[in-house]
Amino acid sequence: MSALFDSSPVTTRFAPSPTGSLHLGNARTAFFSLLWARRSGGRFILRIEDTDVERSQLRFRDELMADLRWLGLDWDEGPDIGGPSAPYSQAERGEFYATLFARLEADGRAYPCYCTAEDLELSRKLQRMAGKPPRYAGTCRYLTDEQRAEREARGLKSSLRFAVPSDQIIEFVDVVHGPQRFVSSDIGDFIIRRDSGTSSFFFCNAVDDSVMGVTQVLRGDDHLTNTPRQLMVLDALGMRRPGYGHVGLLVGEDGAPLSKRHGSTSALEFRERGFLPAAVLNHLFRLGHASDVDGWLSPADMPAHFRPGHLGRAPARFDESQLMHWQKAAVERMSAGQIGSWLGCGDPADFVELVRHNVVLPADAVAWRAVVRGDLPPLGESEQRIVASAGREFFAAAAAAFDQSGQDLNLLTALLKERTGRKGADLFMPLRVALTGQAHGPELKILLKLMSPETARRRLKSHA
RNA sequence: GCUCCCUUCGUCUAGAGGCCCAGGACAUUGCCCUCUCAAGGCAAGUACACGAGUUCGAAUCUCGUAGGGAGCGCCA
Repeated sequence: MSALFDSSPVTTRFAPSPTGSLHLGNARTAFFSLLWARRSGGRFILRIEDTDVERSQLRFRDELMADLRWLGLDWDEGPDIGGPSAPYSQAERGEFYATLFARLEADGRAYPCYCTAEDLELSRKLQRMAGKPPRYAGTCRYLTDEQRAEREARGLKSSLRFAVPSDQIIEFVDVVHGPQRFVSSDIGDFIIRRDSGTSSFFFCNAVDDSVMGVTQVLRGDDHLTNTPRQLMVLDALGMRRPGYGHVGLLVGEDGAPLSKRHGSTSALEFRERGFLPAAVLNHLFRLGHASDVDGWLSPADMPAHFRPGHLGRAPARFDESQLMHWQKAAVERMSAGQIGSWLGCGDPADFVELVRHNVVLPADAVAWRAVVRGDLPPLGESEQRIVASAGREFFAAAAAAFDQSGQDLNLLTALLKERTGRKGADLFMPLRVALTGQAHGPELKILLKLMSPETARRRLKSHA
């Protein structure tokens, strides 16, 4: 099986509809598609599926592209950069679809349907009540030319339906699910052109993949049962079939496909919280995909390690604690300068260097800024205990010692050790808590140097 | 309702009949290191949904059952 994935270059694509921002699940399929193309030396296409004029917005298209670029997912052909199959926005491909619709109609493979939304709604309802699958009843399929003419004369609008042949077996090999077999009789005639004249997903998505030279379609599991419809269209048109692979969906805590109610699920939200693209990519790389390396992978190394044969069928649960792990790793790998600009507050270099190991998201830095130049929040319970068990005398001694030692922690602790007899954690912890308000944090020695002497003295005295 | 898909530790996964009384990673807990945290090292616990069958032998094959998901839209 693996030989199947090795040899020739594959062309893949990402075909989002610009009706919202880039979702993590979509980002993952885009990423896998890109990886597969890169790994094989092929091409990756971005196509915008904006035939639904009501819901599509230019703003979303731009956001989508910005999010993709933020993640470092660059395309070889797309609406903004063009390419051999331009245009890459389906709203601009109407003429192409029109010639195909005409062919299908002339061949008797598609027919105009005059049913209204209400008709169809009612029909589906009736079928459901009768315990039958809600499929198009075929009302308009066998209309005579006269009947059609009569309806046109009445000014009725029509959509175009694909005439699904009966008792046809549609087979294909899904790269993740293996051999698939569907019976056409289970599929009702479906709309390929809306009454507005625009193409529907089943149609334009399939023919564009074919004509744009896409060799491997990677998409979510939810499209698996749509595939036979698209295959019938392609076959009817005599167009080349791409390979298909349906990856298990990305789901939330509750096992339901990722959506708004699971908290932040859009790329933009993670970006705004300060997650690093390489961290997100490392996480996504292992969701529904078995990596052959456990450790950190730089994005540049990922294509070589992508294994299409190891794509997951089962849904993968998005778990932020794993993302956090990669985020830590990503922060570790940044230079001090990069961290500085990532934190975005113009922090001095010595501060950045000091806190970098205690920060996984930019929000974590604010507490340390307060330690260095600001006011400490009230102590937590365990911190209070540490202060209490050290006792007032300890802090009185500490304040006195500080007047001698200044911000030299070594000197301060040496003096204190002498005067109180304390050592080790018993000595350091109360100092740390008094000085920083927390039991954990960066190196105390440097922290002490960074705060003003007045601040340090005041903090020590406040517990005396 | 009909059709299709899915089911291995808490989570991501390895596993394509014996190498598996199931391996790794994240998370968790403990220990080491250390003023603390992080990092690093070591260690621990926890999983083949269930039931039949095929086989000398099944996480792996077959059939059922249960649970989850998707599609059946003039949404993609």
